Amino acid sequence: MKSSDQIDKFRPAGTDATQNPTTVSGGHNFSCEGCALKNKCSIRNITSNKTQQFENLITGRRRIVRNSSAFRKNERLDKLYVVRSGQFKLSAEDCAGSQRVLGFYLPGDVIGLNAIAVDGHNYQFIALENSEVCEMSLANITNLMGQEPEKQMLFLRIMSESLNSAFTHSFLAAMPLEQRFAAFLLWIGGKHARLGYSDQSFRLAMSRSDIGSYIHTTLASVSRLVNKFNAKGVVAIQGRMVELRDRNYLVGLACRDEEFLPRVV
Amino acid sequence: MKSSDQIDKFRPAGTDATQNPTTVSGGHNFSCEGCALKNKCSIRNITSNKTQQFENLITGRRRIVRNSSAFRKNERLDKLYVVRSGQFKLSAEDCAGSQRVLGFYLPGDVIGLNAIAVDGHNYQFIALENSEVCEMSLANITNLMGQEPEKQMLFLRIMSESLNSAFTHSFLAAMPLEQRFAAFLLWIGGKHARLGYSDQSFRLAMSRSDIGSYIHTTLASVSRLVNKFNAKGVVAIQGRMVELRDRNYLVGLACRDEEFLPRVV
DNA sequence: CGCCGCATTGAGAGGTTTCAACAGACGTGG
DNA sequence: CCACGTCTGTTGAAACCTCTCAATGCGGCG
Repeated sequence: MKSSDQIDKFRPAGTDATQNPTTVSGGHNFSCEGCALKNKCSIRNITSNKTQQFENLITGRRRIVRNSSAFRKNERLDKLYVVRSGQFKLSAEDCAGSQRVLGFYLPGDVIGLNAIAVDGHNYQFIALENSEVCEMSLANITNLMGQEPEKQMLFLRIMSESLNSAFTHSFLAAMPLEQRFAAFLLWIGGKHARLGYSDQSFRLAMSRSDIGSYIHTTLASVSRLVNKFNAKGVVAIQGRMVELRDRNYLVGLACRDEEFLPRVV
Repeated sequence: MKSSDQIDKFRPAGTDATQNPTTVSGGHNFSCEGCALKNKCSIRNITSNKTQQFENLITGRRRIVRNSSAFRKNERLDKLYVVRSGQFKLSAEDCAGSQRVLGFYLPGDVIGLNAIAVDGHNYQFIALENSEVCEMSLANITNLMGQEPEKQMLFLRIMSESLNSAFTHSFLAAMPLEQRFAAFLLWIGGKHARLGYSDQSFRLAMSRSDIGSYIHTTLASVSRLVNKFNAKGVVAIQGRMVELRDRNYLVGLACRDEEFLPRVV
């Protein structure tokens, strides 16, 4: 039903999707040691330890096909996911029935933290392309935290970082449209850089509509922004392919002195 | 230097500000048992326990005078505060040097969670009136979590709730201005209700300018919104005194079916 | 009394949204 | 293989909303 020829662009380099096809929970070979994301994953410091004891923090892997949701609506969470390949958007339904995008999640990002507390939420993590996640049981995490106190702070930091990300998104909301778009481009570029890819040239996994929703504007306005930035020569965007040509200009626009604007995690 | 005739409106009923003036850390009489907020405080489930052992989770109290900040800028946090009386705004400086309000915190709310993760943030929690906070050391919290595993989830839930609050704020950003203001009024009303006060009639601790910043608009626009809502008769707002006359209308405006809009914590 | 911070109000300018038509890519099915 | 529908993205023009700038009012405090 859904197209699935989408390339797993973010599959950790060195692994082969077709070679190790599914492994949907069951086996215990979910070692983080062999993972190409090892040094880029947000839970790297939690799973890496001398005693192999908690290597099984990752209890399985799941494939999430494009356009489907990682969790069910209103699901009280007993597990978290770490994005292994692909990308996700966090979206929530408003009263009019349309979806609002609250965030994008790339490989190494934890998804599901917000669902720990919620009774009757309507958030959804939707795969923007065919994706894969590593599954962590929340019970395992709390066990680990109990037994290795130094891991507690690591996990709290991850949650706190999520909080800061959300604040940053709120913060962007008050800026003029151009600045929001520039900030978005820089943010996603930064994400790519941290994953070891070029931050100058990359492919967007999300639609114009998703971008518009995320930066609080409309599909049409995003299209016009792309035009404007292309015309200025500061970017070269064709369809979903992005090239950032004048990073300094964008930084100036977004006011991201790295000092003033809350850090975009 | 600062005016201080502001009434401690939110001082827990039954306690007397003048009678027990400062107690700025030192003593150990910070029992939550006697606190009038006991059943309304977000950390109630964490401090309440059979063994008195962790009664000293609260290590002190601090007075924060109006317009001053609870934490220093860029301060890496080794402690958290719970608002005991008064109100705070969370604000961050943008590139132009002006402050953007990201949230308001009332008695029972935890402040400082975002600072756990941050190196070089520029968030500030500023007291909107003379306020008092209970101080918790982060080390004590992690100790507690290590020794009483069931407390772990409680704390994670508090953090997760903060995350959801931030998402909700982002979510509001995409709504039309009137809806954002209606949502703000309902939210602050709900806060009052949960503290045992009327959600129909209350006094705002924040300025028009702060409200404007929070709902991503200007002081002038807030003033016009107040006018419009007053004219419709759905509210009666004079200065900082608020009376919500037609809650259903506001709910309809904000689309808060309590089902669709992410819960406003 | 006068200053200062906060709030109200007005009118014009400007930016965004809306609505709509159109174009291109893609997959399906004939 | 081509036609078609759908999804996505582009573009235009008009309407609307919100901001900006500025003048004015109000109240507390020195």
